[in-house]
Amino acid sequence: MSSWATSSIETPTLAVSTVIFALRPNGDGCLQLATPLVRRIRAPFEGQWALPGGPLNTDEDLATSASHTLRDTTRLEPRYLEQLYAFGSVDRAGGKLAERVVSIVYWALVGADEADRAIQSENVQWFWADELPTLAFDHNQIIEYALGRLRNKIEYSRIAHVFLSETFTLAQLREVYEAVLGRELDPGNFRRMVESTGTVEETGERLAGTRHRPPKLYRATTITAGETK
Amino acid sequence: MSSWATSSIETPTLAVSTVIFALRPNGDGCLQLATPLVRRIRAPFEGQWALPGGPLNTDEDLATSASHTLRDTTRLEPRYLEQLYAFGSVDRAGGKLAERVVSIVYWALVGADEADRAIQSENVQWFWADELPTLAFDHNQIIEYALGRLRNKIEYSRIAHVFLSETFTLAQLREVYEAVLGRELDPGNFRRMVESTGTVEETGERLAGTRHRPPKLYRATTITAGETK
DNA sequence: ATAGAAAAAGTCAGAATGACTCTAAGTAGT
DNA sequence: ACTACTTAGAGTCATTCTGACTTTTTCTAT
Repeated sequence: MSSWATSSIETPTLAVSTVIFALRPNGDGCLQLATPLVRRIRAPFEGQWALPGGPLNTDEDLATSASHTLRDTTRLEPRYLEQLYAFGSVDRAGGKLAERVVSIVYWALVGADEADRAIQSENVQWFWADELPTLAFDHNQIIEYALGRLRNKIEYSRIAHVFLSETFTLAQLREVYEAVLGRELDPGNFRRMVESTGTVEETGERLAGTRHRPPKLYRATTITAGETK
Repeated sequence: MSSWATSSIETPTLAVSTVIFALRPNGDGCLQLATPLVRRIRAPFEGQWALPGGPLNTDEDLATSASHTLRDTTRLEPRYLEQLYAFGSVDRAGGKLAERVVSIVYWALVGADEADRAIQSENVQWFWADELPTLAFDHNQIIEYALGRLRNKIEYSRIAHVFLSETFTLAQLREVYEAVLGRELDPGNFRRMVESTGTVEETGERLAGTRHRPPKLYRATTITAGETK
């Protein structure tokens, strides 16, 4: 093994970035997966869109760093945050950067209400997750990977309600699943699944103002211990 | 946001470590999960056992770094290697270290044959995964986390055969599952499961020299595309 | 030959799943 | 006030999946 007494400039820079997902209504009034991106204001990839992120602050934990950068750049405070993967290929800057950067990437979910409060500016914009432009670094692959994780995780865990506000109807919850998975679900079977897993409970209220039978309102059951896993 | 023009000594050190699993026969002749650890030869935690690992080499990818460190310290060349998690709490050295270390941890599986070829010395030893001493840093928690991942992943993917040699009987494969999951499985149901998922194929050979009906030998079917996921 | 042991195939009941039907309870239009 | 329309919500049914179990086969050891 080689000596490691060389100057610490040899150590790759550590960055923390986050893939944020929200469901936003598209032209058809359907919910669609969207992700906010920020425009790079310096080389390399200046002017191109990239994941929000930044260098790891020395006195911050990884997840804390992700939250803070998110708040600073997009003003978003996600309701769900989980580590996705550490990306550290030697060539991930595509030869455009002298120093090496290892990115620890998180993924996050925000509710529709929260998503509207995000900064929208020249340099921060929402994009549909399945119609992204060419992004800086390897960020296209990273978002693709995060999408896979989200689609997989929604099937076996109870994170779907994070996209909604505190109370919601089963039809709204089903809409979340349909938007994420990209296919329609049978309303009856969906109801049976949700009720059998005990992820929601009735509030006793119903949603008024619809032009049909008023649906019951539910809330997510409080999670005991580390069940989100 | 604070200025980032400070010297790069502010950047945390990046280390890559690996949790290695193998199945080794214990006193009863049963297979049991074991993991090799190395003794630390410098502060902090000098003399205590720790995961094999080391600083990230600037010109190596993360997984490559994991393999190389493994080969150098334990002489093992795992047949399966996957990123586990990036651990980077500010206090993970327990106040015993001035500089901050972020560890990108991999987990690996080695076959029983390969495991025997590992270095066994004063400073490198196999431990039963469920009877570990107190390790350096947060390595006890890391191994616990890796164990959970292994147990989870063996249920939905086809990694079990990696613990065995190229050809094996269904009884041997079942033994792997039983050792990892820590419970007995019904032989008939196990056979049905394995055959229905098409993860193995007959070699045409049978294992001779048993004191009963000779079982068929199987090999793992070759995996097409990224199916291990 | 016979006993013992595990391999390999088969059985069966209950749970989970997907496709589907039927009834309830609202609104909107006339 | 009645009717048409729409979705909520309950229920049905056939198929598949799962776990527990039984039976038959085929080898070695004595």
